[in-house]
Amino acid sequence: MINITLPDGSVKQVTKGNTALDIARQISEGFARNVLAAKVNGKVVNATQPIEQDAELQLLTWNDQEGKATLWHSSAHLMAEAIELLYPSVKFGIGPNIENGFYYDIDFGDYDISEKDFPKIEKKILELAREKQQFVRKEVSKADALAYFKQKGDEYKLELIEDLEDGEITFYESGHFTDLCRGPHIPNTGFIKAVKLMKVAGAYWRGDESRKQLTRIYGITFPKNKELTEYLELLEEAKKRDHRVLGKELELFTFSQNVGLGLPLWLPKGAQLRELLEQYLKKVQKAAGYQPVITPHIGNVNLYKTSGHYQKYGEESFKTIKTPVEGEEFFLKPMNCPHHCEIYKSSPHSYKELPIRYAEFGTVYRYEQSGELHGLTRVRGFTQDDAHIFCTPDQIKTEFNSVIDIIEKIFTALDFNDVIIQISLRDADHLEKYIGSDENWEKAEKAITEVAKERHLNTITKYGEAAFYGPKMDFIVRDAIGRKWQLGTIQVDYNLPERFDLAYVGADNEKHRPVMIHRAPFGSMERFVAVLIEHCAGNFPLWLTPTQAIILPISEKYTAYAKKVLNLLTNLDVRAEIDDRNEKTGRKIRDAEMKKIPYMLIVGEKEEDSEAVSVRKHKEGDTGVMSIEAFAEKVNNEVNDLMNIN
RNA sequence: GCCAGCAUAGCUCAGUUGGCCAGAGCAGCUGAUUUGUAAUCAGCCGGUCGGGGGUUCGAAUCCCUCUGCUGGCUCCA
Repeated sequence: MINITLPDGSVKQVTKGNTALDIARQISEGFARNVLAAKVNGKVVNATQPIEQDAELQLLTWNDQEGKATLWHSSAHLMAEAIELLYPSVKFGIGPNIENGFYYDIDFGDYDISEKDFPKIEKKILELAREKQQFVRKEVSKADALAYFKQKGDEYKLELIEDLEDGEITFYESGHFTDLCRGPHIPNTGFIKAVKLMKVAGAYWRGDESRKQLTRIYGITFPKNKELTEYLELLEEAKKRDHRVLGKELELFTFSQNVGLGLPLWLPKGAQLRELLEQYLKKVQKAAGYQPVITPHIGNVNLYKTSGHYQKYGEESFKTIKTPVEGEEFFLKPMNCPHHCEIYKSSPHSYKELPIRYAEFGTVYRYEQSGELHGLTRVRGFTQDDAHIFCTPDQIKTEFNSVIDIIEKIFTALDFNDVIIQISLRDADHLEKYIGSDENWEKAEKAITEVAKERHLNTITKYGEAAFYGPKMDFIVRDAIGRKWQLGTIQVDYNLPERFDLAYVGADNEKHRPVMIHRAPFGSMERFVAVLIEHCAGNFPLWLTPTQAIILPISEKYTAYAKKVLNLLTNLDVRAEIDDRNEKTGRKIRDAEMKKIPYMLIVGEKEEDSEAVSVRKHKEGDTGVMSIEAFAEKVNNEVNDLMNIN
């Protein structure tokens, strides 16, 4: 007998060699039917694997993320089996589970697979699922593994096996399909009850642009049909939040082929919203000791040769601008930092002045690959809420902390609570990608990790994600359909001060090198507004919404009074407009509701007589009559409450 | 840049196996109505069916090509 400790702390005595599934059956038959995998001593394994000694055991079902992951991983195998039966000449790359479902990278040879093939494949998958095929684990030697895929003619698997150690290679066999796989898997394919193939996409083999492109098929499966329906409904809902859809509906921004790809045009309402965000940040920054600076959109190409940006990105950027002077070239600025370095250099600095914080809403231009452009989140011309802090090495931590304060303040004010904080460090295997001395890199990386630790930030660390000049801390937020976008960023940089030969005179009367911190709490105004739109589904907080109130006169008889109300509200700092169309009140209300305007002010005979407005709140309805001044005060109080979050 | 799909009026979409002057709703304009908490009625305007080339007696529909958009891949200072 062995002792099995369950998550609730209870200990169960079972016969040695029992599987997790056996133990589940002892708890209840019904429960056992939902067990997809098991976690033994913290490691996810097959539920069918015998347990040979005392262990902690967690039975994983669809309610556990790891249970879902196991089902989806097995689903990738099942899809591969279905595809191999339908298209026998295919070769397989890799087929992992992902956040929502799974994919398999497949070489279809000459066959052009498209979404038209999906129904056929889905049908086959369900057919095979109903066979309740067992997933059988097999340990194989490297030689046997290579021999198997050699006779099968699958060069991708061969390449994967080459990188593996003999003795650690396992195959999984289910039905007619055998795959190189570490596992674990669900007990049998019968758990898969609903399947939806989502999309086909090209994907380079091993993520390498220079290698062959395979066809990636994304899919998702569920243990119940109802769950699939719910998932698809969720996706439909998310689509309505898409900032490209709302941006059009709410008249915030547009694009024009005549202007160019990835070059957004801000409409009056969008510009209004963006200006309010900028004003808010300017206020916060002023209080934090930032000084505004302004620099031009272009700079001499030599400036970017000094900074290193030209060598790194010049070839894949907008080409330089030539002038009538032979040999003179200008570069559209891709970054504001070189300009700010020159501002720093315009006068000598004492340690007493530091830190110096230059802030600028600087518009930059980057030639992003055409396939990468996406609404406002990935564009070719955008405005960074940029600032560069020049400080002594001793001041890094304090400054870094005060930047995090600003970012947290903004994210709180806008109710962004699902934020991933990522620390991006160098990739130790490719140090040639980075500029600057090892010593400086280590200092900078240490500063960031220490601050994160001291503040108890919930961070993830990614190696190889650093900028080429320094490590960074990024604040990442999800959009409506779960895609992740980097918003705020803080980067420590020892390199530009070196390249620009920046200096300050220390207390010892010697010259010292300052450290630079690049930081942008919003990241880019374009991307931030995009994510904001999706975050609040177009229902902007009162302090940001372009139109706070719309005045709806009952009939044309009351237009004069409506105008009077508008004047008063405007003078009292309320952003209002009038709907004086010759329409019925119900209609005007409906339109205002759809435009997501927070307050509707209905005015007719009653209101005109008493110098009042009837207040209807968006999504809530009639809230009663109040005087114009009282309404303005209410709005202003609400705005101040929202903006003064500490 | 690569793979796949899509492109019909300002917007959302119909348009059968190629076949009468290409349709609807919304928006816009004009008129009637003078409206009280989510759509008043009527009329009008609006499209070289993304651009170019081809097949055909005949193309929105089939083929080629370019451009743009969408979803991925790669990239993201």
